[in-house]
Amino acid sequence: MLLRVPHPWPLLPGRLVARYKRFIAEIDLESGERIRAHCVNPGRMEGQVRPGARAWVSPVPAASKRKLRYTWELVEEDGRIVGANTVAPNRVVADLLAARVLPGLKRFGQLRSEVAYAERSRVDFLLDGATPHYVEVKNCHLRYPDARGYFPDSVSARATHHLHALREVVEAGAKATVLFTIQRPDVEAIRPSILHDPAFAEAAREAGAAGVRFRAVTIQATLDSLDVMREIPVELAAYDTAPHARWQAKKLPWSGWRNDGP
DNA sequence: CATATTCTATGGTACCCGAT
DNA sequence: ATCGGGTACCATAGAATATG
Repeated sequence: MLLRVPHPWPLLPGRLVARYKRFIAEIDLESGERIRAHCVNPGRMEGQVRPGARAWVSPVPAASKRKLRYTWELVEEDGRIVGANTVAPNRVVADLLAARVLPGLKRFGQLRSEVAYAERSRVDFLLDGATPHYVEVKNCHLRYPDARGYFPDSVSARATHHLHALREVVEAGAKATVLFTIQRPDVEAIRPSILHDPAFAEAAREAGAAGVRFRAVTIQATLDSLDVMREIPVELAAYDTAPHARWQAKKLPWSGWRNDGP
C-alpha cells in the first residue's frame, strides 16, 4: 500500500433505494431510517445504481448548512466495495503528492491546488520546480470484465478541453501529468473509454504523443479509509469496442437516475 | 476588515426550437 | 415525424466578488 487516508467521518451502512435527479440518493439505513444523501458523483455511475445494493453514507457535521444531512460515499458492486464520492480522490491525491510517494511527482517546491491556467481552465495541482508540473486528476469507477478501468463513463467535453490545455502547456515547456484514480483495486490498467467518449480517447492519444504523461493509481475503499494501493499503466492505444458494448448492455439497466422525487 | 452574495463547475435529462 | 443544437436544471463546495 502506498498511502492510507482515513475517512474524516464514520460511515453508516444501508441499502440503496433509488437515485433522483443525479444529486440525491435515497437510502435505507440499517437503523431502519430512510434518509436522503447527497450523491457527489455527477456521472451516471454505470452499473452501480442498483436498488437494494449495499451503500454507505457519512453524516454531515451539524454545523453545516447543507440541506442533505448525509453524503453517499461507498457502494457495493459484485460483492466489492467501490468508492462513489468523486471529490474524495482529490483529497487523496493531495495527500499522495504531499507525501511525495510517486516517482516523478516527489521533487517540487510548493504544492498549489486549483490554479487557473489556459483558457477558462483550472488545473487540480501545480507543482513548483525548475519546470512547473501540471497535475490533473481524473476519477473513474467503471470496470469491465477485462479487468480494466474506463474513463469517462459519459461524454465529457470538459475533460477533453483539459487535455488540449495540458498539451499546450507541455508544448510551451512545462510538464503535465494526467493522474487517473480508480476507486476499486481489481483493475490491471486504465483506458480512455472509446465507447463513451471517442473524442476524449483521441485527445488522450494526441496529448500522450505530445508529451503529456498519463499515470494511474488504484484506490481500495474500506469502511475505515481510502487506501492508495499501487500504480497501474494507462493504455492509450485504440482498441475494438465490440466487447465493451456487450458489457455495457448488462450494466445499463441499473444506470442513471429517476426524475421524480422521492 | 468581516460577512454576504454571486459565480463556476460538475453530467445527464428534459425541454424547446428550427431545420429537414 | 425525427433530427440536432441550445439551455435550464438539479446540490454542493469553494473561489471570487460585492457589500456593510
